[in-house]
Amino acid sequence: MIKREKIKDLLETTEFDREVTVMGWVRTFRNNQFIALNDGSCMGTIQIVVDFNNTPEQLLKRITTGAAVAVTGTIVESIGKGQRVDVKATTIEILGDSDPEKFPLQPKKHSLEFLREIAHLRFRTNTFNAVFKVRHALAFAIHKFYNERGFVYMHTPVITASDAEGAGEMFKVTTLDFDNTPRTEDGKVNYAEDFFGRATNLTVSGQLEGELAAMAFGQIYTFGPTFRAENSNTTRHLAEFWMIEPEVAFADLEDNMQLAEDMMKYVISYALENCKEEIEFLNNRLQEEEKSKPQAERSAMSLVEKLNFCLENEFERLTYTEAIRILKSSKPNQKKQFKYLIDEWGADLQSEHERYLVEKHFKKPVILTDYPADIKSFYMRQNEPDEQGRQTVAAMDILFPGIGEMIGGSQREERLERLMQRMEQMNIPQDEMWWYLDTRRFGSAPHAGFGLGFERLVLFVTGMTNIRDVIAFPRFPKNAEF
RNA sequence: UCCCGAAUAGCUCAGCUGGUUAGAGCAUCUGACUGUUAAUCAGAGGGUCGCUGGUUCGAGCCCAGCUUCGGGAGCCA
Repeated sequence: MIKREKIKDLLETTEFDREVTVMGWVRTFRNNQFIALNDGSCMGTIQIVVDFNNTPEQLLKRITTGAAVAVTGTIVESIGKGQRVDVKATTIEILGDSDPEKFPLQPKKHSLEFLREIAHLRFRTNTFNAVFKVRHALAFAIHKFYNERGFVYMHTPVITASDAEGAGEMFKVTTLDFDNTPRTEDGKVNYAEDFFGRATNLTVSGQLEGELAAMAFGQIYTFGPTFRAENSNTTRHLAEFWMIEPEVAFADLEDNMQLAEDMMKYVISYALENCKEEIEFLNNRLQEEEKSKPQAERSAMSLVEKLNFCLENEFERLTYTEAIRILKSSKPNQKKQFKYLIDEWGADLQSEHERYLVEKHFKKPVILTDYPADIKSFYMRQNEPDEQGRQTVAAMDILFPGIGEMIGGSQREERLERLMQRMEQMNIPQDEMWWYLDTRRFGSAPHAGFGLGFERLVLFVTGMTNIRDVIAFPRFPKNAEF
């Protein structure tokens, strides 16, 4: 194939009057004369000027929105107002036609709901070009951050036999024939005949395996797909999502919080520096949207301001117990505006409470720590009971404005006795978890880690509001199209 | 899964108190124009009013169920 030049480079070029070849997809064809061509290298389009008097009618008719074309011509300074450069076409080849009667994208604003239905084509819009460029930058920045700090990237299994992680409903993985399921004598499914010789599921977390690796490499992270079979229908849950889970040996909750905050700031600032154009576009897009909202619902800060604010300020750190005290004496609690009123220590925080703390009280990311043991997972390290004898664990949740829980983590219980006692209380089968418990038997050490929901991070940085718009092909209840 | 709301042309939406042949803008097609910027101007085509049933002389509009979508809640990342 002829070597093509990227539109991104041509838009910045200063070497005019030379022959160039560009290939891309037609966004609009105006006036039988001007093609706005995009090749994905940037959000912008380059203007192709067509000499329609010397171009066959048949060819002109095939230059339609969505068509793939290869254009060879001369790059010149544009004499029009809206752009700096033009390509004066000498030859135009249609690589792939696009029937204008059927191609669903028009050169106009489409609703995100509509674009979700044509997720295979929505990449070809400016918004999704920007979103997925930012997504890429964030993914890259995460690897860069951990690599610079000497972490080892671990690939933990996607298929797992343990269902003891307690992180939610799991998808079953099987090759058994549903119409003719092998049964044991007492009528249960006989998984001994299944592919792995036992029941298996898709992973809900790589944490447990991550801990094993951390107990050798010192610091590791995972970044992979994660599956939850919860019937969640929200703007911040997916059945298939990507999660980053660092795990650090010889670290406590304090170190864990610092790592999380450093990471968040690192990747956000990387995106700001490397996706200037994209974030600027998303910023403006949001501001346009704000204009149609009533004054009261408009946000105080623009996207860029919000991201910078997040970088410039320390995350607020407070314990669950302190949070309860603040919430208890808060206006919405006193005036009984909360749906669930805070009156006792020990209750799990509802999202209205988290939102109050993050969006109203502190107005910045908040790290909540030391939750009651009863509402948290078995592997979290047990704190000494407080002066009132209340049992907490060294957990941390990082809450972000507009998103809620972005990160959930903890220092892990490294003391074998305490861990086993807790597993017993919570009915976690210990025999299946022999390998996990072995880390506490052989050279156990204090360690800590957390899970970051990657799509929630992308949500925050792009300012998008529905998690289904920041992953290419979202998986959620009743939907696995594409 | 629960609560609320929505579903009308390819897209975005209007459609009065239930009343004849369901409208607009954009898109598409035809023609004109040709340095346009979501080009412009003129004209044309385009509808199982989500589905099923009910009420009614008569349903896009009222009622019930279902489906899908959106927002909120729960589960969490």
